[in-house]
Parts: sequence; structure tokens; C-alpha cells
Amino acid sequence: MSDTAPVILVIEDEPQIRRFLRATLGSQGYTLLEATTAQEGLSEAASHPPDIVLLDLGLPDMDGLEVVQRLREWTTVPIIIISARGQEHDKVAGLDAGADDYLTKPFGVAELMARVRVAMRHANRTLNDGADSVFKTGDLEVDLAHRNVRVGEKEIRLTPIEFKLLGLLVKHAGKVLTHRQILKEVWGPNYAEESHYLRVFVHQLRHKLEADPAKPKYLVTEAGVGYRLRTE
Amino acid sequence: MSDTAPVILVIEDEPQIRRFLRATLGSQGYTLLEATTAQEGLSEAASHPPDIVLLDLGLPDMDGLEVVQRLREWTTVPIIIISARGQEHDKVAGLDAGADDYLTKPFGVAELMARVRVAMRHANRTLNDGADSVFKTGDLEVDLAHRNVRVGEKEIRLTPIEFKLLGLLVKHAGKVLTHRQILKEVWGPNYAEESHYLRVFVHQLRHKLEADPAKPKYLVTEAGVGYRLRTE
DNA sequence: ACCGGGCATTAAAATGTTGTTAAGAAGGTG
DNA sequence: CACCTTCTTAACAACATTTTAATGCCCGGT
Repeated sequence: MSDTAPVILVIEDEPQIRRFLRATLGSQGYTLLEATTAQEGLSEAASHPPDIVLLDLGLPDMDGLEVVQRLREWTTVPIIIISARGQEHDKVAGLDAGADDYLTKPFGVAELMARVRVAMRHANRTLNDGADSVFKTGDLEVDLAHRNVRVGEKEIRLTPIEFKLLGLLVKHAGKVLTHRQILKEVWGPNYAEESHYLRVFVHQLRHKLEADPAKPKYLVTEAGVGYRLRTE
Repeated sequence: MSDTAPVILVIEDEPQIRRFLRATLGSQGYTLLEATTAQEGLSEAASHPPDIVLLDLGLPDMDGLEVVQRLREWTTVPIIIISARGQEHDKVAGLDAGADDYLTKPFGVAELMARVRVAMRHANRTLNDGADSVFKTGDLEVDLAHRNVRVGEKEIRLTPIEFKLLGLLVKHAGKVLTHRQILKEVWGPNYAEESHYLRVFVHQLRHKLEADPAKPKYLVTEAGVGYRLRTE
């Protein structure tokens, strides 16, 4: 299985810092996406939704705070601001705009890495409060933290998108998610109307998870609305 | 959204800083719990679970990291460390032990408040899916947010229009809604006169919800006027 | 008791949504 | 570069919901 490494999007115009981040984060097993302008960063985030965003406030083409706001219109991905501006009011503005953390340059690698780990914890902490993070219903068992899925005794292999889709359903188990909600979360906001993607992947998931894919027990259709993962 | 003020537990031995936090946080509408030792802090957290913990690492009776670990054994409450130790390895250790943020003394009030707000955002997000309002009357249970409906133990599946219609009735439970009101809300303003639509769907709803559809208990007809969802 | 107007019931046609399949493109890996 | 997996795309089949229409029922007024 191509071990799905967490994806970090770096939006930063200074090549030196990008190189530095590429080296340190890359060596820790993260996959890096890079953008050198705000525009590029926003569209990159939309087309390849990352697990974490590292954002430099001092971009040439747009105010960093606006970038935060634009991201927050559709995603709750952790945003860590990296900025040369260390004034308190800058930090407050950044955090209140929706960022999750704020690091002032120059910063230490170790601290950055630790704060990235905190962000990963938050991202992975699904909506179940403190309880064990394995979801069970019937024969189906989904361990979000360890990224594995079982039906009965059998381990199920899922592709990245399949897992993301199932993960989303698990996080909102019992609740109906609309096609648009799912598409925006899994594929990114540009795909909100591409509901045929969803059909294909729901089909594949059922094929892997359901005893009788034609009569799904877990991943049920709410016709005209969306899909739902049934709880017992 | 609880109507009660968020509770912040401050574990800090220096009276000055406690006083300072009491003043600033208190004036922002937070309720403060205070503990001056690690022991006290741990038992306070256990007996009155707070929404956020502010933890000083330099406590007299126990290492701050151990406090974090002990808390993390049972709670995911946001922990913000406040410490005089500003060395990078201290921060890394604190964050990796399970803290969510790390502020070095001396810190600005505004930044602390902003980071508390970030923590509150995180804490609230986990609750969002849980307890929305579910409407109940007799055996009927309607959860608008999750979009599901039950009668007794049995899950009822509704089509989009059926659900919209029932949802409207739930939102105005107990009140009579005229045919025109319902038609305008559910089908749109151009359908205000098409009352036969309504009859068909009321019939279908009753068929799915009522024990005896001919003698409706929940969805009752107000002859000459409209329909009403009966409350108990 | 009869009539009429609103209401309930039913079912088939029309419309819209979802499921299925397969082939080709893209991406990653050795 | 050649392999493999995964993703995208498209076309068609299967299904569910909504609309439409026709019929029968109940109740109050005369």
C-alpha cells in the first residue's frame, strides 16, 4: 500500500525557506505541496486538499489574512501561520481570522515540527470525544488513526480517496451527508457538482465493504439527498 | 452552544499571574476555576471538567509534563501551557506530551486571549455533531440535523419532499399550517394552489409514520384550513 | 336523504437520480 | 521506461421519486 503520507501545503514565496521546509518536513515523511503565491496556494488547496497548510503572511500578491479567510470559507484544515511580523496584534489578527497557530520567524525546526504534530492530532481527532477512535457498526470496523478497515476478520485495502470518503462518513456516522458536502470535503470545492465521481466511489466502497453490494447495510443511499453510514 | 459561560481551569502557583488571569479572562465572560498545585489541578479537572486548561509548567509539587500526561489519559480538553521556560526543547516536550499550545512568559494578554479563542473553536467543533435538537412526540422522533426519523425503534426513510414537508411541520409543531403556506414553502410560490400535491404527500407520510393512517395521531387534518403536527 | 366540496386513496406515466461497467489517462515506483 | 495501481470519464441500465389523473369517501347544509 502506498503509505498515504500526510500532505502539507506550503504557501511561501522565499525560496530559501521553501527549500528548508522541504528538507525538514520531507525527511519526516510528509508529502509537500508548494505554492509561491497566494493565488497559487488557494487553487492548489482547492484541487489537492492538504492535511495541513503552512502559510507565510508576507506574500506578494495578496494579504495573508485574506488567504486565511478564503480558505476558511470551505475548509477546516489546520492552518499554521509563519510570519516575520511578530507584533502581538498581527498574531491576534491571524488567529482570529481562523488560523490555528502562529509562528514567528526565525523559528526552530523542532518547534515547527512539534506544532505540526499538534495540528495533525487535531485534524485526526475525529468528532468522537476522547473515546477510542475505532468506529464499529455490525461487522464493519474503521480505525481512522491507523488507517485500516476490517469487515469481520478480513482486512480491507482502500485507496486514498476511498479511505477519505469512508473516513468522512465515519466522522459523521448516522448523519446524512449531501453530495455537495461530500464532494467538497473529499475532492475539494471545485468538484461540488461532479456527483458522478461520488457514485463511482460509493460503488467501489460498497463492493469492498458490503456483503451484498446491491443491498447495502452500511453505506446507504438517501435518494435525492446524499449518503449515510448507518449506525446500529 | 451552551448558554453557560465557558469554564477555564487555571493551574498556576504564582498569585500575581492568577490574579491577572482572573481579571482578563473574567472580564471576557469566562468562568474561572483556580488551582495552585498540580494535585489540586488534576482533581479539580476531574470533578469539574473545564472547557480549557491553562497550565503553568513550573508547579511546586509535580512536573508540568506529567500533569499534561495525566490529563490526557482521560480527556481531550484543550491544554494551553504557560511557561517561563522558553527553550525549544521545552516547547517540543510540552506539545508532544499532549498540550495544544505553548506560550512563553511574559506574554501579551491579547495573544493569550486569541489563543484561548482558537482553543474554544477546536473544542466546540467536536461537539457540533452531537446534540442538536430532536423533536419528539409520542413514538415519533425527528432529527432535522441528521435528517433521520424514527417511530419507536424503527428507522423511517423519507423522500426529499416528504422530509421537507415533515420538517416544516416539525418547525411549527402544534400550529396549524394552511395549505397555501405549506405548498409555498415546500414546492415553491408557484404551487400555492396545487393542493392535491399536498394530499398525496400527506397520505404517504401518514402511511409511513402513523400506526393507523386512517386515524392519524400525529399529522392531523384541520378541515378547511390545513394540517398540524400534534404535540403532546 | 341528497348533494357538493373538500379530503383520501390508488396507481400508472413521466421525470429525475443512482448504479454499473469498462476503457483510457494519469500518476507513482522500481 | 515499463509496470502497476488508482482516478477520471462516459455511456447505459436500473431504480426511486414526483407528477398526474381518476375514483371513492366522509360530512355538513338544505
